[in-house]
Amino acid sequence: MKLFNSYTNTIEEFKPIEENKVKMYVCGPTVYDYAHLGHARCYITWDVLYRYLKFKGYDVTYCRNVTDVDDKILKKAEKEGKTPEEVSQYWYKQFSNSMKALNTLKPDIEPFATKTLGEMISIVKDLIANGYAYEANGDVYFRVKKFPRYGQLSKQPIDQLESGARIEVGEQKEDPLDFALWKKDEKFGYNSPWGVGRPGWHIECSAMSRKYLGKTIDIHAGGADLIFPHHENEIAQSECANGCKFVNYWLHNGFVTINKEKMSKSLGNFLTIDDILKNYDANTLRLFILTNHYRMPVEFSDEALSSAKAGAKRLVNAKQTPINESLDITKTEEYKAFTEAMDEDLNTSKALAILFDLANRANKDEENAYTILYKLGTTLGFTFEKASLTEEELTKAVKELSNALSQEFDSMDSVLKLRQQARAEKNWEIADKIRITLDNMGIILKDTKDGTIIEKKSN
RNA sequence: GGCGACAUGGCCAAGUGGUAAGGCAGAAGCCUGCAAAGCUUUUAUCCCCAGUUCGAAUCUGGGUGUCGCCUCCA
Repeated sequence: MKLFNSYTNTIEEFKPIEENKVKMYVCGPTVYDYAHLGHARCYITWDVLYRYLKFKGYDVTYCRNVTDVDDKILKKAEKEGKTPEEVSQYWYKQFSNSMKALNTLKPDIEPFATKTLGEMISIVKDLIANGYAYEANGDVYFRVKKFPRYGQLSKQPIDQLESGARIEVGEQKEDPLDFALWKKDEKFGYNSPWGVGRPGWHIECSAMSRKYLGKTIDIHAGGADLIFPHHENEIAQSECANGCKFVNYWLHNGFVTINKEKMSKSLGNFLTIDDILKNYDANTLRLFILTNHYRMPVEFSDEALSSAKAGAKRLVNAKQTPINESLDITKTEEYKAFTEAMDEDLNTSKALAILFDLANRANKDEENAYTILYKLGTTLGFTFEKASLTEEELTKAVKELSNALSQEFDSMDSVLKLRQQARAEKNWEIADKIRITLDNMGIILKDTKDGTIIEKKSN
């Protein structure tokens, strides 16, 4: 399989360090606020990579950190009169719920920065010892100029970076380019050889990656906005501390834009995942994202989401037959076409065309079409399970119908029986009244060749 | 200013040298009490100019336009 490596700026053949094993790290959220559509795109994209690698038979270890020590968390804690832990715990829970709602798989490891401080301190110590870092008044900085490859990932000439770099008030950097590994913080800090302080953001990922996946890993992924300075700094720290290559494949996803502008917290033009999920379901959002190649920008609009909604419905509405477990899907042509597409730097758009074709063929009763659709579709993270009505909803609906028809029903079955009878007698008034009443409650009634079915309306 | 992308039908989008996947929307037909779903058919010459080539959306050069990174940011 081939993947675009941001470090070399080329599409490369993917070869894991250990045969059949993949160690991947994705920069996770800083938990202090709602996750928005941009995060959704990022985590759905890498969820698909994770699923696909497993589908191909790799033994994948997926690590996605949680940044729970950060200025923004502290600010929020102060503002709300809570402890930083309370803030980060609350938002971590929100984030997890959103990820679950999006049907993303849980990473194998989800480390918290505050639980990895020992590893961070150890890396910083090593960097000071070998001259790549220095302590200044309780802060510790990395000597960027000592790392000749600095700027490789972001393709920034060092002199250009230099002209933009600043020294903030109170900082005692030797060079404006240097970045903080450790920051003095007597109020919220942790003990360290340099006094009470907090780790810099970049060192967190270097430490968590090393602790849980090792010094050299296969894949490190994240949003393209992390390339500089975050990933650039991670490379510098890790490679100087470990004396070996940090990451073999750097993968970056493009942004979600709105009105042609990047959606971001700082611009304030974001929609939260929770907001989107009020109107559109997880399949819809996933289709919206996977229609585009992961490195291209995706423009958000209601029109685009509605279009994706109709498309997702088409996949889920495909005629479902029992899954044929004895089918060796790897022998099918669709598998071949699907993996060819996905192997080409995750060409999800092309892969989707195969799914739509399968849906069409399933509707024409082609044998195994649904089985293949289901297996390939779930590899992209789609769900095919129809939302079933809860007992409560059914009871409520039966009651509502009893009122509407001025007749007591004891179950939905008896309602449907009555409707069948009404249809047979061409009593369309009653038949339609039942359907309309259900529709008003968010329940769809369909007359099919195989009988009448009711379904929950999805978002 | 430095660096990196992108520009394909009404909308989204695949396609990296041989005459344009797929989805949405639209139209027609079938099915159907109606509805929903489904099935069939149907809509393009690829931002502009020049060049390379037997042949280019696809390569080269030059435009134009849009976006991103260079500061926290997925």
